Parts: sequence; structure tokens; C-alpha cells
Amino acid sequence: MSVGREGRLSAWIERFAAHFAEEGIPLIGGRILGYLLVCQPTERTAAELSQELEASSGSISTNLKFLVNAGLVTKRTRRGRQAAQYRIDEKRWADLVQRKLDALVSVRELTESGMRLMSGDPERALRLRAVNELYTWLATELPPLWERRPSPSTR
Amino acid sequence: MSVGREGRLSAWIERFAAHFAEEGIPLIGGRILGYLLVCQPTERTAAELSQELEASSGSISTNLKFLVNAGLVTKRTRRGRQAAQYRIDEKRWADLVQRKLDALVSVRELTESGMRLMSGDPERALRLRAVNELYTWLATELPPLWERRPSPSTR
DNA sequence: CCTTGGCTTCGGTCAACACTGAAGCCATAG
DNA sequence: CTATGGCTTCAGTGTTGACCGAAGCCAAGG
Repeated sequence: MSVGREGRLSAWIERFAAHFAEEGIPLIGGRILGYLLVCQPTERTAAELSQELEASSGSISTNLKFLVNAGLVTKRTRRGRQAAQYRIDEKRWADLVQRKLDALVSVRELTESGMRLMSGDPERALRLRAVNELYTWLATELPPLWERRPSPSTR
Repeated sequence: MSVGREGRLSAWIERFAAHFAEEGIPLIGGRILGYLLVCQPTERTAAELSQELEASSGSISTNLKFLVNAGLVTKRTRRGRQAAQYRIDEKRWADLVQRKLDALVSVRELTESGMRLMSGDPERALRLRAVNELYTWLATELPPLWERRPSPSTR
């Protein structure tokens, strides 16, 4: 008994969501992201997501709000009391990655301020200095690298 | 009434711990790291940490075990039933950062396997493809950059 | 004005986890 | 062999946060 394409896709969505759950994105939020990346057609209403992902309407609503707010999902409203359509905004995925890199680099501010507190006692500052140098290197290398990132290929 | 150097340092330790708490390191674990980065002398026993950081012996024990296991802290035992000494191993800090970068890059495996599931339907794969390209770029750029990282300056 | 569909809000439940403090466990010294 | 100091383990507590589902709210249509 083999699992069909859709079955394999939902297993993939589950792995996808699991990964981001480890990074703090709620499981249902991750499922929405994974699903919206591969569904056909590309747009879904909240009710459809609720049914497809077997999640309560409340959870879908909360997580969609979060994802729309993060810019990863776009809400399209239509006239005539029709349900809003949600779709992924894959171009904004870079923002997500950038936030990760920023968080990493931002530790430097901590180590720098720590170094300032220790000025006048270089011996004692040795350990912090080693850590500070690592983050200083990251802070000088990562942002320029990120700027050189190629724009996504069209088609 | 000004706050002394030690007072400012413990405020710094608290900010330090708060940052890493957001990344999933327990608050007390973060305090231990911050404290061991700046304390003088550089080595402390579990009992001393417990007193300095006002944390229970159990919490200190659990977190030290975690940090030693992660390689960030080194345990030094001495003969004669003396308390073990703990000190930071600042050189291992790079491991921590590397794990972060690896986690980021590893998303590529997810997007790649998703792309494979969508082969034969390029139209439908468009959204995932854009995301995949981003992670592919990261996977080709970050590891080499990391290798070029300078070794910490000695003194 | 009332109904209807559809999202959002909110109280409640459940699980996970950090933290505590006391009990347990060793290895050495007496 | 017993006492002692010192870490580790463990059961219990409190908190946090995801999730559910029912109630609420809103806009358009009847």
C-alpha cells in the first residue's frame, strides 16, 4: 500500500512545521506555512485551512494573524461578504532569515557593553574578549554577505 | 546613589541571561554563563555559583550539567574531596554559533525534499522554489565563510 | 431589522518546563 | 566504620503558552 502524492506532501508539511516549531513558531503556524507553500490553487480561506489542517478556527485565526503580521502571508479581501483569501508571500521569507541573522549579530552589543564595564582590568576581560571578537567578526561579515544575496530568479 | 562596578556587572549578567533565555537557554544557565565570563578568579564551585546567583543547588547542578555537556563550561575535579571547579571555555563559544548557523542552513534539506515531491509540476513548485533558492544560497555561502573565521587572538 | 456566514476573541484545559528544596549518594577523613 | 561535605537526583509547584470551541461581532443580503 503506497502513500499518494498528497499523503507524502502532508508528511512533508508536518516535518516542515516540526522544524519551525523548534525555532518557536507554533506548530499550527508552521503547518499553515508549509501548506500555503505547496497548495494548489495558491490561495485559501481560513475555513479551508481549518479543515485541511484539522485545526480549530480559533487557532487558524490566531496563527494567520501572526503570519500576516510577520509579512509571510498576505490577506486578500473580496467584496460581497466573501471569505478572505490567504496566500504565502514567499519573497518575504528573506525577512525571516534576516531576523535570525540579526539576532545572532546583536549579541555583539551585549559583549561590547560588557567589555566597557571591564575596561581597566584587561586580565579579567580576557574571556569576554574572546567571545566579543567572535561576534565582532560576525557583525562585520554577515551584513555585507547578506546584501550580496541574489534576488530570486523569475520563473 | 550610584551603583558600583559589581552592581553594574550583575545587571549586565541579567541582560545577558535574558537574551539567551529568548533563544531557549534556561535563565539560570544564562546567568552561569554570564557570571563565569567575568568573575574573578575565573573558577567557581557549584556552591559558590548557587550563592552568587541566588539559585537553588538543584538548578545550578542541572544547568551546569547542561553547559558542561554543551562544552561551554569545563569541570575540573580535584583530589581530596574538594568541590569541583567550573570555568567557562570561551573557545567553545564558536560551537554555539555554529549550531545556530547549521540550524539555519539545514532548512535547505526540507525545501529540497519538498521540491523533489513537486517534480513534474513546476508551476505548483514556484513558491517553494523561491524559498529553496534562498536556503541554497545560504548553504553555499555560510559554511565557507565560517571556515575563514579568524582564530581568537592570544592576549 | 433580522438573518446568515465567517472571522475573531476569550475563557478554560492541557502539557511542557524551569525551578526549588529535601533526600540520596559518594568518596574521603577521622 | 561512621561522619562529613558536596554534588546530584527527584518529586512537587508554579508558570507559560498552544490549542480548542463556544460566544461574540460584523457586514451584506433578505
